[in-house]
Amino acid sequence: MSHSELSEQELLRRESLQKLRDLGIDPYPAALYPVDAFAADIKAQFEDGKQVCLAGRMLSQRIMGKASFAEIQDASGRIQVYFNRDELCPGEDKTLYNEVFKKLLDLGDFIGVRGVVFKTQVGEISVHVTEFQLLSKSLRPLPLPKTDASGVVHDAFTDPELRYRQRYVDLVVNRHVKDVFIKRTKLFNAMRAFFNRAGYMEVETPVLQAIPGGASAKPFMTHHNALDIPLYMRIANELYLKRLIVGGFDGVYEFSKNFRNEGMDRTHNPEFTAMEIYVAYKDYNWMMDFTEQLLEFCALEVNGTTIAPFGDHTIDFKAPYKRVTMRQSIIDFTGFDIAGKTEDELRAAAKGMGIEVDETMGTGKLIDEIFGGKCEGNYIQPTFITDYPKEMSPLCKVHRDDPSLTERFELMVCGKEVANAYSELNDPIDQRERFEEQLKLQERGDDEAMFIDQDFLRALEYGMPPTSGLGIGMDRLIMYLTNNASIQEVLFFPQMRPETQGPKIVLNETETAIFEKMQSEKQLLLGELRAHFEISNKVWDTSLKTLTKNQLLTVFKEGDLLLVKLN
RNA sequence: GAUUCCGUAGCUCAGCUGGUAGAGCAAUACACUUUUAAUGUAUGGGCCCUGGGUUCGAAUCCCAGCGGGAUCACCA
Repeated sequence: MSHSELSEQELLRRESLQKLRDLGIDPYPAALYPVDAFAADIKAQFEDGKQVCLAGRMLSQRIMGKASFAEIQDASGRIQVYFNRDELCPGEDKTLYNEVFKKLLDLGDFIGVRGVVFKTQVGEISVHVTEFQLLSKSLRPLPLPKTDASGVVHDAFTDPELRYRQRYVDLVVNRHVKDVFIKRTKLFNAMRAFFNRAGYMEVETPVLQAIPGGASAKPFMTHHNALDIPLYMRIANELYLKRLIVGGFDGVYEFSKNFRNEGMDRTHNPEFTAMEIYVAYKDYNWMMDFTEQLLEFCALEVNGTTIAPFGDHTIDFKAPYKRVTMRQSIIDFTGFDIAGKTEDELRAAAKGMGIEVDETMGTGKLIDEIFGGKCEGNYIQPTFITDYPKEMSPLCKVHRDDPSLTERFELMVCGKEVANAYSELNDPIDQRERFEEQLKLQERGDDEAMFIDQDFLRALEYGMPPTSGLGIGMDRLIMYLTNNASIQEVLFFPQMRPETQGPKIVLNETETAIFEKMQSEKQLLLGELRAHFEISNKVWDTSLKTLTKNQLLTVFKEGDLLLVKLN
């Protein structure tokens, strides 16, 4: 980037940087800074006269002649600090205060201060600075939202594009954004604690898979050079965790980054996080109890309460949750009983409800469409929907009382699925038949049908104990727990289209110096320009070539004279 | 993918039926020793997203593109 592209404020900050260096101050010192206090703690446990050493970004400065207030923000929060000229500079030389503090420091710089805790006349807990040090210079101005006396935020940094592309800025400036991510980590920690206490083991399984199994979705494809084979980014980890149950673990879980090459919207990101857990010798009824206990615990750990406001709704994660069969749910909201109906009857019924249907849809798909269209959206409070049609659940065990159904539940919250669980199918012959049915669906035009994983079938043939498995959409759950309607608000770096920018010209130090010289001269004899720089002929030659190639300068002849001019 | 709104100073935003750019904060300079959206005075800062078109003249109107948001559809 050439200097001419920098804004006025960026140029001034670079000048300050140089002036600091001229004063013998390293703007990027290497040594550790012996921090022994945090803003939030100082405020929470006020001790008048306590010596503290803290560090952070300076985010405001109120200079009043020989005294000043500033605010420092560290990882814990903000605190006001007080600077007094004659205390910082007891001698004749007031440079440290007058120049360094007042002029050469900018908002956003990291500084370290030592001082004494006190309360100002208006009662604000502050640190009376006895010593300060620049820890890192900031060369770009941060957006600076301000909160007035009545709590209204002015000039908030709100542009979603800027906030997502420059999350580091968002986090510095928007405290509530940081809090969302702190809660996100609390949620993960709470789940781990809950599972570990139950004696289950956290495991890792492959992200790169030869057969992308365990769900119906379009995978991202890649290629392994040494093996010369295609590999897929996982769309789920289900089949690998079940292999571990075959291997003899009683309970395994994994927080799985999954990848799906599909549309993006406010609830879908191409990479997202699912938690899956498999427990041997359990069934889906046990898993429902376990799930509601888990979510109640997580809500309490994250928010200190089971109540979670979400948009216009107030969700309560307190167990137990209502349990409704899919058949009953459809009766409740449409009056139609799906039990024992043929595919044609279902299609006609769905059509009658105003649901779009087509010939590729089997009975399972039709029932799913009816449920999705007429029922799903009505479940605001956490509700288990149970006993899904067999056709939609190729990895799930057949229902013990009804062979057309499966022992499956989904947990609905605010009309969306947050969890999905089965009594896992462990009959290898049934499993093979289900995969083959998927193939038929594929041939019929269903492009989401699953691949057949022969190795997984082999594992099942060795025998898998009865097992129940649960998957939770972590991103969606944290959205509910932090009242965010968009997945982008709960991912540090949501997927964005790459920033397109014209080919940027990058000048090195010499080239920059030559260019700056020419900016003040406009036009010069080539030899004269050369004489200003103590560099080798080779460096001179390549530098000038870079500048002319990028059309910043032009070399031209006037008679016998070689001249350079600025473009 | 469809519809719709948006893109102007570092940030948040004005800018009328076209006449060549405005505010607050931030910045710069000066003043000010317990302020707190500190204050007062002065000053500087713009490829008005990009490219075409209409026009004597475009930030403004038209077309196309790029980027983003929202809603819907599709998809777990």
